[in-house]
Amino acid sequence: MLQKPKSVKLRALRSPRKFGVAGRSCQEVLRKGCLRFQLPERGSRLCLYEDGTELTEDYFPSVADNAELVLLTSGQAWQGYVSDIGRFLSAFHEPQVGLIQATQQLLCDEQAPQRQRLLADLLHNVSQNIAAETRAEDPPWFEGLESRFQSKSGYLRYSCESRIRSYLREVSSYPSTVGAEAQEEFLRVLGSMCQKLRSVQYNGSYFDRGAKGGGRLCTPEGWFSCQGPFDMDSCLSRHSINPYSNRESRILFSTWNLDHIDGVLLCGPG
DNA sequence: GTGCGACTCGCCACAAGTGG
DNA sequence: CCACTTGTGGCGAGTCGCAC
Repeated sequence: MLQKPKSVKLRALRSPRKFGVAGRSCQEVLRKGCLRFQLPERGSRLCLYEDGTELTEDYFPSVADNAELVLLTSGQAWQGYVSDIGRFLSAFHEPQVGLIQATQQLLCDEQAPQRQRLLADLLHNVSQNIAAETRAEDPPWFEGLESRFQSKSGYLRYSCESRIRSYLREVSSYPSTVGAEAQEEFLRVLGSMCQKLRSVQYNGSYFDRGAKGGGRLCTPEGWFSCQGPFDMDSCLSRHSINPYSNRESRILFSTWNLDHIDGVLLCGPG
């Protein structure tokens, strides 16, 4: 038992409010906390906000003064910052107007460049119109594109076809650079490749989120994930992009490369 | 090591050509 | 006429070689 009471900041899992509580033992803080948050003492416990470490009477004396604690009732769990990040991310399942407004407000008041950048990136990510498909639903997305493109899927399908046709055109200019003995074989392979690509509409479905599962490289919502360099199994940086979300992402997507016969996507040029 | 220009690459928009 | 295909020029980013 401590001589001097220890002060801690206490919050309950589902409460946005924090209270200062002082106690000479873990049990005392728990009792006061349960009283404050109107929670049952039986089955409840305390843990560190920081990393979720559960408090015991032995550990209690080494807890820093003014440490932030979380009061958990039976069945509840807390994993530290990770839990807060998880709750934060869950807000992105359905970006709400409130979230965008709150971010804009924070950005207005923010002076630190690093936090400005984080908020601007956040705003960029929540201000997207992924579900919209037609020009009427999302006019900014189509800014700068020819009027004949009326749907996002249609444009991206065209974009993919166009890329693959340009690869083919480039290869078609190579016969003069190979030796005479290999030219006949080169032209035969090229002809076969040309025919095959034409029969599958130059694999335009790769970029079309409306295409059947096996035919596209994205999710039904339009998310593409970098599949890493040719000599690796995956992208270590876990890059992803949704060119359907907004105009900036559509333009940025053009710097992603299409590689390999299987249509592997690589982030960034080169 | 740095700065600079030339070059390459991959994409885009646009215009012209082609076929139904 | 319209949709699709092909060719071209321009742009931005990256790379290379060279001089200092």
